[in-house]
Amino acid sequence: MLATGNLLQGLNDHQKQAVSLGWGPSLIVAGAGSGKTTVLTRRVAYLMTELHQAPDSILAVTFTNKAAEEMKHRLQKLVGMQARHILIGTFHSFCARALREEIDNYKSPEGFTWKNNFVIYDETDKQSVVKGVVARLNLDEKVFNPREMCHRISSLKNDGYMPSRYASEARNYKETRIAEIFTAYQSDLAKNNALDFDDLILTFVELLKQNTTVRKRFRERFQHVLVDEFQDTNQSQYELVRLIAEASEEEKQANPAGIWHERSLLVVGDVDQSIYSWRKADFRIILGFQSDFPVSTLIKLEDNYRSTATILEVANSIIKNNSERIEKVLRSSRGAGTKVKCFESQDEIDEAYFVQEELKRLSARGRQLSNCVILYRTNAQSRAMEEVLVRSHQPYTVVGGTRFYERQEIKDVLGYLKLIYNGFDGQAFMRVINTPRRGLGKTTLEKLVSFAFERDLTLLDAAKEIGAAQGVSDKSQRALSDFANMVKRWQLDSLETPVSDLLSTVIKETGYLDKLKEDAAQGLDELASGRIENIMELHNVAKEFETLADKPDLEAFLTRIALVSDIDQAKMDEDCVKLMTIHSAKGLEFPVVFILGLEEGLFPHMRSLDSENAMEEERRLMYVAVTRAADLLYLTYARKRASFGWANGFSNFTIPSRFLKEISPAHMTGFYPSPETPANHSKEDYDPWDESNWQKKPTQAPSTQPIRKNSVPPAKPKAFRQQNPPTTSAAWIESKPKEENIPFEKLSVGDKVQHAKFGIGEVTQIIGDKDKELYNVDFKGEGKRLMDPRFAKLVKLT
DNA sequence: AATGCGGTACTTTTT
DNA sequence: GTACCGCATT
Repeated sequence: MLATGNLLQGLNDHQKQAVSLGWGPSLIVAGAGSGKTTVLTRRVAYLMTELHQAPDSILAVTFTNKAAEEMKHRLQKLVGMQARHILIGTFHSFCARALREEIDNYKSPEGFTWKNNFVIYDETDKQSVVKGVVARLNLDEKVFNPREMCHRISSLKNDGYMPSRYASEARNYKETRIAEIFTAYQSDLAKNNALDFDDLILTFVELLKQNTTVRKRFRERFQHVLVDEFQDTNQSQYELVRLIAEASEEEKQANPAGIWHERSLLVVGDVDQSIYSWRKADFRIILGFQSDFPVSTLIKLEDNYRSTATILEVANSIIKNNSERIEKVLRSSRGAGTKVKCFESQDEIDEAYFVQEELKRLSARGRQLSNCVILYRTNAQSRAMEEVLVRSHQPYTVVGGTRFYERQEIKDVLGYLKLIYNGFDGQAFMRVINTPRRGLGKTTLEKLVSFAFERDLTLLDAAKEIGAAQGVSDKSQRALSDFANMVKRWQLDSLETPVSDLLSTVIKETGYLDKLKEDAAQGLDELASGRIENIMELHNVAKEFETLADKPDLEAFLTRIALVSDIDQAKMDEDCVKLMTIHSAKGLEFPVVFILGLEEGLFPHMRSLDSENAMEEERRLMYVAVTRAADLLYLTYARKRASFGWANGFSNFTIPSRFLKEISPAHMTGFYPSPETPANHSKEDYDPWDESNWQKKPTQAPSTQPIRKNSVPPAKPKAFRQQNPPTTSAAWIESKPKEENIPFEKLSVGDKVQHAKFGIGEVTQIIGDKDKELYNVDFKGEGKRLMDPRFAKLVKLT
């Protein structure tokens, strides 16, 4: 156990103040890299050692599982084994855990109930339930698009709405129907004994609100609540925090002076890093914290210990373009460091090669590759990068992205496990009932569903009990009852069998594995051997889980898998470069950071182009990305990019991101767009592709080298189109006139245009300058699309 | 009942 | 351009 001196050692005054706070609520405004995690962990240790609080009276909430792991790890170092008793997790994992204990006490205002062996539905399950609901209510899928409805329901839940409340507030036809969908959806979830992500929080909040005994229990247990990344909390999460940390009205009246006695609430956040408003996070919550808690202490951490002064200035120069913010300047405690390197590539493959070459170089100079991260705006961007890394035999880890647990074979196997765990789960039942094939067709299953509905049975029970009277063939009846008996048998097994063994039994007895092996042998499905590997990997995960978890049962396993998206815990330690979206990188830091795809329409993303608020969030995202870097920062963009390929030729050629132009040239090297139109040119004369309009400085090797030439293995030429010139400025100039000479009709905002495929649309926005314009066109019913007039045939209507 | 073809929608970001 | 879904065919 550490002494106080050690807990405060090496901290600045503000940090010390934060760690050694007394009772009551406080707000820490912590800029990027200001030692926030250090403060949080030491604060927890301080609560235990100096304020003599029990570890299990402390609840620390983080925003991602990664952050939670990191915090656990650091606390273990500070307080040793006692750290096990501190509850550290995401809002979702905390609520899931609480609901496993308490959901029997809950009844929703609509009268729905759940049992403690509920399962957690993912996006796919959700959509399929909504789809069923829309069909059942005889509504048009075009008008009530299931995808959209899912989003709508999620939004409502994050704002704290229950179906009944929304129903009472619905004003028009559409809202009334949506309220019906919402209610029916919730009813279906209850029937399946399932909750979605948003329910985990909303349900628990509602439970705390309606049940004072439960609320009291939680308030008594968790006397200290700490919330990280508070700028990203939404209404229902905030409500949860208040229900646990804040005294109830009765308590306030009973003992107004003592409500914070031996209790504390600490929230930490930074408005400039709020990047989850699309998930209904609201940074106004953190801004209003002081008025909600007038007695709270405010501490600001503005000294950055992470990044070089150059990187910080880049970050500051970008974020200052936002209007919705509280003025704050991060002070660097480090030297100027190296200038930010900017690189313009031909395309996304070229971009990836640049990164790969740079990594090689850094590695040769002694940089650990595990200290390098490649960040991008969208998951799809990892593909090109991975392709190149694989070719170069460079090990890497993709964090998040195409998730392991979303693969078909994994979902199938987990479907069995979910059904074993919770026999009510109709989604799981439908997933596995004919996987592998049991000779059951659509009609049989339809009969089964209506039979189950009439008798109010679960699908699993219905499968056992359905008789010949239902017009189901003998063969089908046999298949159904065999299936049901098999699952029932496993349900008994599952009480004592380890998860990994249960998994083995399932894949063996169902013939699932045999079917895959057969496919692999015959080469029918070239993915089959990969699928087998994935299932084995899942088996390994289960094995590992059994050795590590406190309570290694099926329940804990399924909950964990539903809430934790990555499985790369082990891989994280290997010395390899990491790839992730900027969102996943939040809260992390790396000595070397690459940010890819700095192009208008990609970053900032297309969807943010026509809303000022969304644009400011993109800018905050850029700020988060930049401030991840400690020593070296690389910014890259491609002149053309093959994504958006489905729209056949639009935005093949890109425009450099506005964020690049917000950075002072003094901080950059390499090719990069001029921060402003040169004063001696009129706007019409300005050509963003004219080299003389660009700041050019000698770039360090290898960025001006024809890197592709050295790197392309001749074996697989497919992805490297031979006709593509290497990335040199000579080739760059050569190719320029070609694209410029394509004439196109100038349009302005408000113009109506006709497109062969999308029909009539209206120009809502123009991006770029004279010779290089993209139009954001709003097509009726088709939505908005970014179009390059040189490739998309747009006819102006008068 | 299973297979295969053709049409459609799809790409933000995560728990 | 691809992945998925629904439909029609066998």
